[in-house]
Amino acid sequence: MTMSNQEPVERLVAEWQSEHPGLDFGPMALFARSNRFVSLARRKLETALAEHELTVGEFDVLSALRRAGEPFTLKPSELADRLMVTRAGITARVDRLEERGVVARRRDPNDRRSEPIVLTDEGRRAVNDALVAFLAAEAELFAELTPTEQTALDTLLRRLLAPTTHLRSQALEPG
Amino acid sequence: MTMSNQEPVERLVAEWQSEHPGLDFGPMALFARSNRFVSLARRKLETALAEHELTVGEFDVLSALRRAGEPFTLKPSELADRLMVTRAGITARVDRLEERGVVARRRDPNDRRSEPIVLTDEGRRAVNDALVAFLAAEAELFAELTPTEQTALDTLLRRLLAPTTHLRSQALEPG
DNA sequence: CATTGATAGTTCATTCCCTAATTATACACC
DNA sequence: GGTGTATAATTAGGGAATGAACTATCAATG
Repeated sequence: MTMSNQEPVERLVAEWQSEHPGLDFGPMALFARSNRFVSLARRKLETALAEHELTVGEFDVLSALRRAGEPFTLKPSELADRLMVTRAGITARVDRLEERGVVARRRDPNDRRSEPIVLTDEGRRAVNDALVAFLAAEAELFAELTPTEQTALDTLLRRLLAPTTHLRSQALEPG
Repeated sequence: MTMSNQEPVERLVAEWQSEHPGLDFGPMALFARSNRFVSLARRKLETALAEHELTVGEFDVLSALRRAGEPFTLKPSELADRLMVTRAGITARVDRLEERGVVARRRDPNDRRSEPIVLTDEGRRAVNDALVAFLAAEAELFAELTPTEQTALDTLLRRLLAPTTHLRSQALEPG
C-alpha cells in the first residue's frame, strides 16, 4: 500500500474510496491538499515572524499600515475590511500593538467616532525588518516550483477566487 | 487603477510594489491567494456542515472514524496524528461528541492507558448524511476549473507538499 | 431642531485551539 | 522483581478570534 506517512492525503482518499467506491473524492483531495499546504505555510510564516516577536495577525496590521504609504494611517474599519477580520478582532490587535508602542490611535477632527491608527517610527522599523524575513519565508514556500509553474498556480488560484465562484456568497459582516 | 474590490490581493501587491519597487512580491501574491482561497473555502464548508449541526473539527473526527472502516474505532493518538491536531484538542472534541452520543469511549483490554473511540450507530448516520453535503460543497469550490485544470492544480499542490520542501521542518509534537 | 436610523468602535461572553504539567500505565534492564 | 524511562490521555491555563450587545457620534428628514 502506497500510504506513505509523508502524504496523509493519499491515505485519506484511499480510505474513503474503499468505504464508498461509488463517489468522487477528487475535489476532496484538492481541498485537503490546499488546506494542508496553507496550514503548514502559516506555521512556517509564524516561526519566521516569531523571531521578530510578531504574530501573523500583528504583522498583517503593521504591514497594512506600512503599505498604505505616508502618513501610514488607516481606520480600524479599513483594517478590518482589508484583513478580513472583524472589527472586534482589530480592536484587540491594535490594543496589543499600541501597548508595545508600534502603533498609536489618533483623532479624526472631521468625525469623532473614528480613531485612525498610525504606525509609529518604531513600528515602521519593526515592520521593515520583519518584511525581509517574511518575504524570504514566502519565497521558500514556493521554491519547489519553477517560475512557469508558479505562474500556472497563480492563474489557477485567480480562477478559483473569481467573483463568479460560489465562494463569495458569504460576505464578511454584510451589515 | 484596476484595484477592484473583488480581488484584494491585487491591491495588496500593488501597494507593496509602489512602496518597495525593488522587491519581488510574486511569492507573496501566491501565498495570499492560497490563503484567501482556503479561508473562504473553510467558511463555505462550515456553513454546509452547520446545517447538520457539526463543526469542521467535529466532522473531521467522525469522518476519520467512519473511513477507518469496521469497527469504526481509532485511538485518540491516532486521531491526533491524522487530523494534525494536538491530543488535547482531540480530548476536547471527543468530549463534545461523546456528550452528543455520536461517539463513545471504549476500553482497550491490552493497554489500559488507551481509550479507543468508537462511532455509535447514530454517529454513523450523522456522518453519512453530512458527508453528502460536504462533498457537494467541496465540488463547488473547484467547479470553476475544468477537469484538466483540476489535475494540474493537484500536481502543483503535490509538488508543494513534497517531503523535500522546507515546509515539513516543523513537526507536530516532535516529542 | 428633534427624532430616527445608520455608522465607528469597543466591550463582553463564548468558542476553539495550543502548550505545559499531571496522572496512569506499560516496558526494559539491571 | 524494582527502578527508571517512555507512552496515552487528560487537565489547567492562556491566547486569539468571533458574534452580539452597547456607547458615542453623525446625518437625514419632518
